[in-house]
Amino acid sequence: MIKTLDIKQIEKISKALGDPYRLKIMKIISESQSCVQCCDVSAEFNLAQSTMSHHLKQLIDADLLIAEKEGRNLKFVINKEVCNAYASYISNLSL
Amino acid sequence: MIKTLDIKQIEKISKALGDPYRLKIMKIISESQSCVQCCDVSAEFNLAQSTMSHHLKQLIDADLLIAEKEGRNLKFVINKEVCNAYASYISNLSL
DNA sequence: TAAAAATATCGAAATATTTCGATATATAAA
DNA sequence: TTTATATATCGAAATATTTCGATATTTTTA
Repeated sequence: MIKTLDIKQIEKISKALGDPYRLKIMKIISESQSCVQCCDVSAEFNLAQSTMSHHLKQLIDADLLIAEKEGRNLKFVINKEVCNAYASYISNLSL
Repeated sequence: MIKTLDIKQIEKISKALGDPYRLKIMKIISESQSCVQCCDVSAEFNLAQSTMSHHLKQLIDADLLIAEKEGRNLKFVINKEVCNAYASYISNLSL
């Protein structure tokens, strides 16, 4: 059963995905086998640490990423349920 | 065979979908049986005509809508191929 | 306990988006 | 051919987002 997202959630997710850095972050995390750490993601970009933190926060707030604090590190995985619910909403637009 | 979108397209589509009016426009058009006219869409919103025109343009530029000029009217349909390609990109993030 | 490392928060500057009213253009109707 | 209708474009104001450096917080290591 696919989770149902309300329109505000859809908007928030779309906004979160509407940025090249955040799309790249999603890609990096989705392509990694296991959890990815915040500092590993940051290393891929030429952005201030505070900027990265801000981008990651938006993806987390949109529920696209699940973050888990592990000591002083932060680890991420893709929120599959939400990604699929969002994808499902979009493809239902074309029924 | 599902169309493949590049990352710039994905970004543009996400941006286009990251607005409550534009999401509602997509919904209205997707729920109508046939083509929808620009002025019919506009009538649903309390926005200036130029603003509606701007929102519609973004959806068209992102290839989410296909517009066809019919006399002085403009008619829309959902671009199913692009919607599905976008949805497919998103769900592939969670493989 | 002090220093280092990872992340978050704050405030400000730069940039982008949204919205409007005014006006332009193109087509249809009188 | 004049007038009305539908849509597009322009320029400006209001608002939101992005980015940074500085600093705070939390946890680990020396």
